[in-house]
Amino acid sequence: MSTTSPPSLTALTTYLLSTVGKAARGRHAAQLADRGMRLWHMAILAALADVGAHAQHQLAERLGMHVSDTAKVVDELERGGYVARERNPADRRQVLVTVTAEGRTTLAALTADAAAVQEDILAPLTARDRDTLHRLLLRLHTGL
Amino acid sequence: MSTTSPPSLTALTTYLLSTVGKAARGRHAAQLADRGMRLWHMAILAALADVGAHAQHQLAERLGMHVSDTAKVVDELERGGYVARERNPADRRQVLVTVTAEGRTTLAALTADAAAVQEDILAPLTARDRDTLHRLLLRLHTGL
DNA sequence: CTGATTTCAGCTATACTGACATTT
DNA sequence: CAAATGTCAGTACAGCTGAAATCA
Repeated sequence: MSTTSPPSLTALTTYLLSTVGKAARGRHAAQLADRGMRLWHMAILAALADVGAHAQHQLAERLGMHVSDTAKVVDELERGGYVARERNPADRRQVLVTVTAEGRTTLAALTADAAAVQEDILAPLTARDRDTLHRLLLRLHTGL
Repeated sequence: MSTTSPPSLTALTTYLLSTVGKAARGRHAAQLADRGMRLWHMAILAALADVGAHAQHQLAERLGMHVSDTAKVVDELERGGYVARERNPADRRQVLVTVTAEGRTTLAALTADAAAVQEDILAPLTARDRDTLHRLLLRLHTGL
């Protein structure tokens, strides 16, 4: 059975990026779904844990998502007790979002899950190869 | 303005794969939309040009798409004159799809467009880096 | 008043599921 | 009859758009 991808597509690096990236995305999403979460939930928790309190439009800008979606996802995170909302006293238009203690412990678990998924996807590569790949991708990422 | 991605996410290679891949996918899709096409149209044309006639379920399997979607996309390609359908005389359940001359010339144009998008995305990398990246991704791709 | 921020309601495209007809 | 193939209708969800409400 010949089920290989078309050579003229696999010759395109961006095609490989697209398909491998889609697979990674899908497996992470499946993993998160087991805990009733989606990719944006983890991304927002990570941003809050890394950088501290954000207004919602800052979260949207940092993560490349739409502010309308940010509102929904933060809403769900708040309902689960993972984040807290408070009006910014200095500018009452803004809603400051902070991560709770429960949010941090949950994020740690999600990160461990993500590492497992990554281990699965990067399995064909040696440690040195993985390091090389990561640095190349990082340069592309910052170049976006 | 601090609009950088969260470090704990960019530390994940699969996160970088996901976001860079999504960007690549989006730019290719935008490019194809200018010609009234989508990613699946090009993928199917490429598969037909590379390997020859396919039954629709073979196309679906090779490209990782659903047979029901294959039917729709092939329908659109046939309406545009890019592919031709014929019943397989040896097994009249199957519909053999072949690429037409117009399909081949169109595919050549799409491939040129794709090369331009790739050049844009891989801009931060040297030729040697691109080669390294491509081989690493190819190993991940075949490992999926 | 203009602009920034948040929220809500809805639209669209894609991925997917299930039912059905045809043929082996 | 059971399995394979293709077609069609419809569902679910992510991504996106637009408008209203609040506040600087």
